[in-house]
Amino acid sequence: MSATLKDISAKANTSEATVSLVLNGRHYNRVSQATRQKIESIAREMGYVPRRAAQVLATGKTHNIGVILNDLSNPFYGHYASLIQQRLWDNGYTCLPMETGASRDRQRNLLAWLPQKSVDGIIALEGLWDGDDDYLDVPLAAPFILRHQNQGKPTGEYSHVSVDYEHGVTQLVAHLKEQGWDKVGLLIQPQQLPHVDELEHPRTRMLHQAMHVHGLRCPDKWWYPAEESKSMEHWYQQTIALLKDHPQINVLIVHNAIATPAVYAGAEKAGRCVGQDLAIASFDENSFTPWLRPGVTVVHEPMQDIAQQLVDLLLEQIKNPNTASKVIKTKTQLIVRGSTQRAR
Amino acid sequence: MSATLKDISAKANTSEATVSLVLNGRHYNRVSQATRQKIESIAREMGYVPRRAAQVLATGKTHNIGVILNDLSNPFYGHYASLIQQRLWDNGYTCLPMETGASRDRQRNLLAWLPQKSVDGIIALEGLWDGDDDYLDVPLAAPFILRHQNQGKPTGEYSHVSVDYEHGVTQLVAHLKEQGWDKVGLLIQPQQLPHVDELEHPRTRMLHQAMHVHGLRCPDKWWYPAEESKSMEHWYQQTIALLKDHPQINVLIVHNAIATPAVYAGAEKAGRCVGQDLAIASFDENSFTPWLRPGVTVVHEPMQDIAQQLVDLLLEQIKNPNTASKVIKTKTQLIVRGSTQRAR
DNA sequence: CTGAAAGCGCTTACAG
DNA sequence: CTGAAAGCGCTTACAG
Repeated sequence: MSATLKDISAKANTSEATVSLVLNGRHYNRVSQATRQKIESIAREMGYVPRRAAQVLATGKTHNIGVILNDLSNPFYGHYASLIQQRLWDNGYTCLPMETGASRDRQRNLLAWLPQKSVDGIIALEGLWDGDDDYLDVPLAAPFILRHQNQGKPTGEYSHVSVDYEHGVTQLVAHLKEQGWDKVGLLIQPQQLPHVDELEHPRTRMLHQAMHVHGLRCPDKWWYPAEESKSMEHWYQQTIALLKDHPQINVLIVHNAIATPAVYAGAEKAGRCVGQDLAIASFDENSFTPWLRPGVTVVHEPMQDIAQQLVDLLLEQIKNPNTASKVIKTKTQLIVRGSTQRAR
Repeated sequence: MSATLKDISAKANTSEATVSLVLNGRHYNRVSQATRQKIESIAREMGYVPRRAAQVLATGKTHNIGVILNDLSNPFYGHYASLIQQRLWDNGYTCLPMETGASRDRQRNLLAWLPQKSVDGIIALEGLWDGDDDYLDVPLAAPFILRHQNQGKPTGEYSHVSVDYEHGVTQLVAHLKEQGWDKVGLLIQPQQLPHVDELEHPRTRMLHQAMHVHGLRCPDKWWYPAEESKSMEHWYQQTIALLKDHPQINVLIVHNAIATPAVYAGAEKAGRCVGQDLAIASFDENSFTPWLRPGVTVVHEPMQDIAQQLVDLLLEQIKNPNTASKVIKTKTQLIVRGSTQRAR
């Protein structure tokens, strides 16, 4: 429909090659001012728009990046998607978000599909699998960066940005103890791993370790699982059950702050009063955590930094495929709010 | 790097054309069983993956759809993105979400950029402009569908899915009146329109009309603006200000349920008790509206239906470019929760 | 400083 | 039932 290089070159009495050079700004001292200006003005007046597909075919670069995440309707991933797409856009790349719905199979499929979707690189926000190492099974058709939550594992063969829960979690546990909350119930999001203990999420592991160090009580029986974030009802029910079954508990740590409104409601239903006889803490800051009453104490990761590093690392790797894989660690931070402070 | 049609055809002793036909399933009675199976097995063992770019260049179809929305980190849009991408994926299309950040200029830019990004069609979730008609200024390089919130305007030249607020809003106003809430304060999200009254959002207009019919009091002075959803602090402050300035108010209607946690906090700060001496209602269901205490009464649109219709309408138009533009209306619905019910 | 030409990897009439 | 060939719209050595 619209103009092509050939059309322009015809009108400008030059070759397609020259037009291409000018329009891509690769005309150092190669093209004369006169032809250059002529070409530019003709291109403008013809409303020339390059066909991406032709460029992609000729150059082998798509300028597309696949971003694998659980679920765009979850604001945690939505926020990441937003941050990443922003930074990609600023670097001339387009972001293709791919939802896995937290399903392992679907994630595997996506990874296999992505080459067809033609991307120059892949960012995965979540490794669902044990040590994330299953990624290595999949033929990695493109540079790959992972947001990695697994402390203990070695670096592996690909770069990743590692979320270090230790700092924030240690702060949290110290803070709880200092406020006199000492009997911890856990609301856990089960991992979908057949052969791994379902409680073995890095968050859980770090918590467990820190609680041990600080002498907080948290027997295994006080760890209740709850389904993926979609089903708030389940979090509500599990909160009630946990508090009814183990009335000694005076702190609830919730795997994911998305669920806290339901947990607050459950605590109330169970006859508890947050800030008085029950503390609640969680992970991941979001738009409402400051506004629930009382506000939710959370351990949160520096999402903006992480998004930036994921993108930068990936683009660096695309530009220079031979660089060794890198690992960047980022620290989590505790944000204290009313939910863990003893009401005066 | 990986195999091409030529490689396969060489190994199978056939032509590229035949391979292409087989691999695309377009081999009715054109290709013999034998060659077909040979080709398929060779393709499999060579791990053949078609280059999208080459297909796009040859066919002119990208199977990409641009989705224009304000902000992925807002769960309202995130949820839409999720629904739309799901349905697109099921139809073999990829979804390219493009954030405008609610900026008119950026939206305009995006529309201009999209052809370069090579999309087969465009879905816009929000028309920021007066009557959405400015869309017509922009050269529409591809089939286009709009989620349209503007009741009064005529259909325009392109298809859209129209959100009909009338039903839900009428239900809301009747419900409020029945519960004895009669003095309405509005927290409004200003539109970024230079020459249009900033309060003229379709939601506001429908509300105003319905309140008039049912005789609820809501003078213009009780309409306070609040910034875009990002700044919850501002909603908090405006809630306090509105309630302090006009203590007669006994209902607050909030433009967007994302803001309700801050509004609840503001109401508490202003010495009000939701469900006792103040009702709160809002628009758009989300994950926490059922769980705030009391739960938030909302007017909500059938997001799943709308997403589906947006996609289906667009794909239909892509398949058949000559069909006349269509308008589909969808009804909003009231969900009553504690926030508007008189505590017994 | 500029042009002719090959090539990127497919698809699609067309001819047999 | 199958193949040869043109074409999609660019980019990039290469030769002048």
